[in-house]
This record gives sequence, C-alpha cells and structure tokens, in this order.
Amino acid sequence: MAIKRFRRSFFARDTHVVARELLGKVLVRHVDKQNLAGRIVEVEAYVGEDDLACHAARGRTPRTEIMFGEAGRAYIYLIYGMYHCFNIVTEEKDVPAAVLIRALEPVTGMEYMAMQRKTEKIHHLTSGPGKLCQALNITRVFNGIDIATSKELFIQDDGFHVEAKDIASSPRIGVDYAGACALHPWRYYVRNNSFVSK
DNA sequence: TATACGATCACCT
DNA sequence: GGTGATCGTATAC
Repeated sequence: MAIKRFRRSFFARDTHVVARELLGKVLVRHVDKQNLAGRIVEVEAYVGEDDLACHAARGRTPRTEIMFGEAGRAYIYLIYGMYHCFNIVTEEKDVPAAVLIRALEPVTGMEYMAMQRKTEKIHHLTSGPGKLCQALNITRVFNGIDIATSKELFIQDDGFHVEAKDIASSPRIGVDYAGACALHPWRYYVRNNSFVSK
C-alpha cells in the first residue's frame, strides 16, 4: 500500500472514530532539516461543550476558538507553565472537539529527539503528551497550523494496521476535576505497547 | 489588577 | 508514594 497523507475529510468525523483510527498512524515532523516520525500509540477524545474535561466546556474563549473551527487544525496549548500538548481538531465546524496525541513509538529521527529531550533512553522520548511535543519541537507557535496541508507537521498512513482487538480504552488521564465526565473511557491506546504513557 | 490552577514531568523518599 | 517547577488562561474583584 502506498503511503497516504490524511486530508481534512479524515478529521471531520466523529471524534472517537478519528481517535481510534489514528492509532498506528504516523505523525511526521519536518524541522531543522530533520525528518522526524513516530507511530501514534495513545490518544484521548475531548468532545463538545457538555464534556466537562474539554477546554471548550465553558464555551468560546480566545483559547478554545480553534476547537470550534475546521477539522484538521492543530490545537496546541501550554500546560503547567512548562509543557505543551498537541491536539488535532475534529468534527464539523462549530462542534468543539479534538483528539489529544498522548504517546508515540519513535520511528525516525531518534537522535534529534534525544537531543531535544536531553536523554538517550528511547522509552523516555515520546511516551507522554508533554514529552512528544518536546521531542518533535512542537510549541504553541504551531497553534492553528493546518495538519491537512502543512509541510512541517502532518499525519500519514504507511499501511500499518492496528486490529480492533489490540485497541484498549480507559478513563482519561488528569481530568479528575470533570465529575462524571472523568469516568468516560475516552482514552484509547495500543494494548501491550511499551511506549504508552504510565 | 489579582488570584487560582491546570489534558505534565522529573526527581525524591 | 509525594512534590516542586512555571506561566497562560479564566475568572473574580
């Protein structure tokens, strides 16, 4: 199967479907003349204004506006004053939703990632949402970038397939404040993959 | 203008 | 198991 890049129509669908289908796909990053890539092994779905864990739960604000926009855009924000989180906007316009990319299995450019992360340990490079942004040099400068057309940051399908039986789910991480929404099993990950976050 | 806190991580015990 | 780092954002005043 030929390598295929994902366009906007892939992202403009039900967030949970997009989240599950992103598992096994490759996140590609071109930076500093380097070609970096990692296979997506863990994601989380954040869906709508009724989802109390979603940043858009309190409606449109300057920060959340991007999630109300067209699918395929990057939603990147600074968390805890020091780390970035990378999401891809999903669903139709005016439906605030996104998939948080939580962990990658490094594929290409591990040397650069190790330099960014200041560690040689491969399992410490991209096994968490803050870690993978640091490894791939993704910062909020890229907030709003179009994943469907960007040459610097995009998703491709290299033919690798994750079977349904190998997809596990659990409650999302770090959203205990979200009441009943914190219990939704909207975290999806590749079963038994050692790069899934702890 | 002031305040509280978070979709995390590394390091400590 | 616990905690400090560090700052943009939302909210209250």
